[in-house]
Amino acid sequence: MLQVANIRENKQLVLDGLAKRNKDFSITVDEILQIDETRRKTQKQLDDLLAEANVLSKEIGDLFKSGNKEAAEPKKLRTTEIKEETKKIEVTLAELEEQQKQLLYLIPNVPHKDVVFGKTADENVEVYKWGEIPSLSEVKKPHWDIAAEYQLIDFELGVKITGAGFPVYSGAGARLQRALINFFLDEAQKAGYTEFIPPHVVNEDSGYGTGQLPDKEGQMYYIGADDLYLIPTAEVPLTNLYRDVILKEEELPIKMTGYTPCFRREAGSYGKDVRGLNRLHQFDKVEIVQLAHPSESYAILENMVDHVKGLLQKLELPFRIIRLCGGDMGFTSAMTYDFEVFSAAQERWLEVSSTSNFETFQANRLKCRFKGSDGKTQLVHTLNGSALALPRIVASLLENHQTAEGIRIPKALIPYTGFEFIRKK
RNA sequence: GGAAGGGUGGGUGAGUGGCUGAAACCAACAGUUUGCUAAACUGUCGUACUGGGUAACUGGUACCGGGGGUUCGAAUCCCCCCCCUUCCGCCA
Repeated sequence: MLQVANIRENKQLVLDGLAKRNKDFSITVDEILQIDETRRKTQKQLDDLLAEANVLSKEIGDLFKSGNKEAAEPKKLRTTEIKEETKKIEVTLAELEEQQKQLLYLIPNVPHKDVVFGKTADENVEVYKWGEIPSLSEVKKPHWDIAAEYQLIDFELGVKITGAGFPVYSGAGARLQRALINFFLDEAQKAGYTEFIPPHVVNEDSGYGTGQLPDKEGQMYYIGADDLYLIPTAEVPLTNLYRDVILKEEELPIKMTGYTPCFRREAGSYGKDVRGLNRLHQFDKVEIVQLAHPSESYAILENMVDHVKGLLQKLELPFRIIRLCGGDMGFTSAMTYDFEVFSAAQERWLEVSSTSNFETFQANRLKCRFKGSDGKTQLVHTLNGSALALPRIVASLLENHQTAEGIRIPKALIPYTGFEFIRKK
């Protein structure tokens, strides 16, 4: 959520930035500013009345003490009057605040100045490319066929016990999952991230804190009986660890990592786009999260991008990094890099990581601040990235590394799997 | 799930209707002094909204788990909810 004060003071900058999202927010912004003005006037009016009542109350107290009860009576009357008035004003003020908040929820983050204008994914900017696209032999199988053939993942069984989008991993397939998770966590730890095992279920406040609520309510699984949500990503519990916290400047940056399963209801999309591991309701992911000083958040974003880059290189997967254009960027992000791995059998790029700087957009809702050396508190910048999401990594590993001998395990992963090839049973 | 007790500033912890935005102590920060990795002393030391001021700063309001109520006036009384602790029950 944007800060009203920021919109008020830098209206044109905000509007120009938002324009990159290929949407006009000027009407909403104007409405917010209009409400803001009324809100502040109302606030002042209320405060003045309360101040008067406070003075009177004190006087009444003094008069009572000196036994002069009659003299207190008119003052009592006035405070009663004031009270009736303030009650009305308080209601108005609460309404204004609510209206303003609802409108603010509609405004996405302002893209960073380097983010280009764009309508769709076609206008994203490729900033890096690595690896050879393997020229597979005549037998070029998509991962769902490989998964079945090698008995790694059983989609049908998942349907039986839960439903579509909940695969069952078994044998070497399960082992591969666990190997990847451990590999990613170890790499994150080496890079200085502290590992957390957070709850996989969060409350409403946490959902609002990172911005999944209210915008993406339908995306999360909701447990009505306890009013809790299944996490769609570890970003939610990890970032919320610092909700309502004021850090010391020297504590920054905070670097966190965690593995969690992720749950997404995701409606829509059909056909081969969602086949196999391409789109699931439950999947595993290792997330990296940082809370950063505003002056260094973009350097940190680059750093996180490098980290993810390293992971993909160690997994020997051809990939590209693209910087999203305004129109393709998520609601809460100020700048996002997507990582896409080329899946040789499906012959398409699969998104495996999204690494973003949210600047103060999340921090404002989270109320995560730090006290600077000048003694002032200001909002931190929050960043996060998938490092990495498993399913599409597994898909591309299976597809890109398929050989006549079996599925070749990249060198870096062998210590974790304990085998060099996945062979047919 | 049952019973009892409790939730106050970074921490410990006073405070049962006005003198309390909140004692005291600890921690932290700044300074002074003395000097061997420290002590003593002095000062500062919550957050949000809002008015005035370029700013330094300064005025006001709100907040003592959350929400409502009583009262001229509430951290303090009443009601609802949440959470924590202990005991019992259940259980991996």
